[in-house]
Amino acid sequence: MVDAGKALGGSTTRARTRRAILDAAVTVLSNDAAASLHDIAAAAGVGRTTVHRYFPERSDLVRALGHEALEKIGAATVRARLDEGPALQALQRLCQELFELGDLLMLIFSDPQLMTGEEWEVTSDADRALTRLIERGREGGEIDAAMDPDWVQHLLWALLYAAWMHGKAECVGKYDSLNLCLRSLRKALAAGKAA
Amino acid sequence: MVDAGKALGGSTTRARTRRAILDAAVTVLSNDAAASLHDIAAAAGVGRTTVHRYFPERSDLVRALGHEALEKIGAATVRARLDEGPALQALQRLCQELFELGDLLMLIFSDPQLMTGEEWEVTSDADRALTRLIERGREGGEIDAAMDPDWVQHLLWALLYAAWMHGKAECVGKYDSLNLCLRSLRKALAAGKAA
DNA sequence: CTCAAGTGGAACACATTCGTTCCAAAAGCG
DNA sequence: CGCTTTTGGAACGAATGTGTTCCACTTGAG
Repeated sequence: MVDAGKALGGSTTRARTRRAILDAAVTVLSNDAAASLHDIAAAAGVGRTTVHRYFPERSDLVRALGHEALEKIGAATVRARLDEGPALQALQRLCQELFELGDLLMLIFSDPQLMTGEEWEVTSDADRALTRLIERGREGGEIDAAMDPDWVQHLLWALLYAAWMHGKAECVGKYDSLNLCLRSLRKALAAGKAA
Repeated sequence: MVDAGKALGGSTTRARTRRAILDAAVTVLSNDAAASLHDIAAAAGVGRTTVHRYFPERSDLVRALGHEALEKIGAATVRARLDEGPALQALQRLCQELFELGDLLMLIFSDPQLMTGEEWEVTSDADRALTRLIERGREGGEIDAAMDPDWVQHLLWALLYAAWMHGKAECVGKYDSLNLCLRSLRKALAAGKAA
């Protein structure tokens, strides 16, 4: 209580333990969304009691994971600089950044409950930036005007999912998968005279 | 015991109840893969006891669902006549047929356990037909040679997933979604001089 | 070293689901 | 109509996960 600790987080020890639990949770839950807290604690190399100490209820842990996902998506979006350069290239940069989220990406897909919460209801900066980018691409004639903006978003995420699975299942390098993903995205969205 | 019943299935009454349970299971489990048997029974308008009477253990029900999925995918593949006509058009026919699977499609995605079992290990006729089609398209110059056959399959399923979600979430007609899906698939796979 | 902070394990009550059994009521069929 | 099949509900034991408390142990910072 004497010391507020490092930047709102508590002591360095606490921060590290918290991180270990969150990381383990991502890994374990992305493989099995119904995994028990015992499994998560074990994967984190920590006692189940300790998990409860940091996240009183399971829902608290899930909420924290959702928050983290949202934050990382936001950071990735910033890094992708969606307002700069040709729209299709910006979209590919975003794809690359999001691909780096790894297991967290899978978790978002496999556990819809993760995206439950007021945080996910509101339109985030990242959402707005992406929507703006897509509109820009359509108006600039870079992106096929027949592609509904909502569809483009679904498409983007679905391709990321496919790329991650492809890289995991087959004996394919991560970057081969990513390249196929980017190529597919680019071609699907490209404005062209294709019927 | 006197009568073997209608085609291996038992009495018509039993067949209908079994069907109701399976259908309800698809609907409920596609929304929440961890739903309890009570929920499934309720959705089927049936007592929990009855569910156990048809599927002694939960795993039996899951196995039956997996079997059904496999069968329907097989039937859809047959209907798509993959060996006929231009490869890209055949692929689109397959996409349309699979899209009709509806919630069952989502279930396959959300519950990896569904695809656990020896049935899913072996390469089915449908698998072979699809692989053959993709190879045919690549060799015939219809499909982008840079697209790894495995990737094409991942892409196909991912697009189906995206289309179904897009049709469900937004105020978009099912067929608008399907059309966007088909258009994206066609363009992504098309052989072209695109860099 | 010393003390506070942090941890892990055991034990507990509690809730939920599952799988089972039994029986009376309902529904199908001749 | 009667008989058989099928059903739904109640009740039970077992298993699993959860959330809590308590205490001895380790760790790390001063």
